[in-house]
Order: sequence, then structure tokens, then C-alpha cells
Amino acid sequence: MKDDFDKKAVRVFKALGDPNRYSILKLLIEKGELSCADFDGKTTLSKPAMSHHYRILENAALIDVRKEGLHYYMKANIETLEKFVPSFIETHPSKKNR
Amino acid sequence: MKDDFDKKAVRVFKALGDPNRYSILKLLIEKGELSCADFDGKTTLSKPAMSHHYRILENAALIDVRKEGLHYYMKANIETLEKFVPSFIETHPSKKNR
DNA sequence: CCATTAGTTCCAAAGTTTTAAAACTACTTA
DNA sequence: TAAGTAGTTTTAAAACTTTGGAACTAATGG
Repeated sequence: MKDDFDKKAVRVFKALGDPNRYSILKLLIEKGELSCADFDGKTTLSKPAMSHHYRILENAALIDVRKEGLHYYMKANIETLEKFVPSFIETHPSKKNR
Repeated sequence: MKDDFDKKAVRVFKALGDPNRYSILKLLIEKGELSCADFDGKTTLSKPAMSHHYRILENAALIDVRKEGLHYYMKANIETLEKFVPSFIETHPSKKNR
């Protein structure tokens, strides 16, 4: 577990081992880039709770976040997915982000 | 998250999102079938703690456990790995292409 | 039988994660 | 400049996970 690859892998798995974060990422893969507001109808969680989950996904390099005006736009990081959880892309195969 | 596949995936990721369990599985992939005693020198954890982690890996279908005499023999479940975390197999048995 | 071995199960403590309310910040628009 | 929007950060509580000691169970060997 000293290996950097392994540490990153554990962080990725931990991030995905929560149903809320799993669903967030799944939706991002399906829809492309979304803002926090786009998740409003799709969850019962409060904004702070969602914010917490975005942060964990970002720290695992599973999503990239970009601020533009009032909005934070998020999208799945395909590189990390391909490296650690390629099955995630294959099984949710509308990854037509460009 | 109604999907059975997704529920299993989350369970697999949660199981692997812990460094102890990640290391256990990694070792099982490298060495094949091992008994609990084979982990004795390789961890600082108590037997109850290890037992707890084996159970979580088993519940995620990441390992198969077989009792023979006094020993519980464990091995990685390749089917589950291929389905949910194929990268885990690819990167570990021969970690040449990192 | 009885002792030993290789574990598991039960329990409570310690540690971590998840959550929402409240307070805050940054940007936009009137 | 004031008001509103779209979030973040802080805080604290509740829920969950991890851990080891003690007690237990099941198989083996005298």
C-alpha cells in the first residue's frame, strides 16, 4: 500500500462505494457536463451534502469541476475511469462527451 | 440505483475502498488460495478485525471461502473482478505496464 | 475425553462519514 | 449599490465502520 497507484485506486473505490456518489457519476457519464442545479430534482439530499459528495469525487479525480459565472460545471474524468474502473464506462455506455 | 447491477457494483467498490481489504485481495490475486493464517505476518490487525474484512469481501462476492479441517481457505472471485473491476486483475498479477 | 489450533462471534470503544442548518462568499442583474 | 442566485464552508449531531478483548465453536491430535 505504499504504492501511489494503489493509494489512488483505494480513493477511487471509496468514492464510488457510496450510492449517492455512484449515481452522480453515472449521470455525469450519461449526460455529459452538468451543474449542481441539474441534480436538484434527482436527489433528496441537501445542497451541503451534495457539495460534500462532489468534493470527494473531485479528490478522487473522478470528476473535473469548472466554475463559470454562478455555476460550477462538472464532468466525469474519463482518464481516471479508464485507468481504475473501465467497466463503469462500458456498462453506462452513453459516454459521448465530444 | 434500483438496478441490481448498480447495487452490487457499489458493494464491490465499498469493499475495495479500504486499504486493508484492497491489500488482502491483491495478495489473493498474486498468490492464489490462502488461509487466514497466511496473513499473520502481513498485517498488524487482530484476527477479529481480519475476520470482519474477509466477511465484507465475501459479501461483495470478491472472494470465495472454503473450509477444510481447521482452515478457511480464500481465493479471489475472478468472475466478480472481471465484471466490476477488470483493471484490478490487469494491473496486479504482473504489474509491468504501470 | 482433554488440550490445542484456527479461526468466528459478541461486545463496547474509538474513529470516520454523512447529513442539514446556519453562516458565508462570489457573481450577476436591476 | 442592493438584492438575489448558486453555490461553499462551518458546525454539530446522528449513523456507520473499524477495532481488539473476551468468549465461543469446530476440527484435530494426543
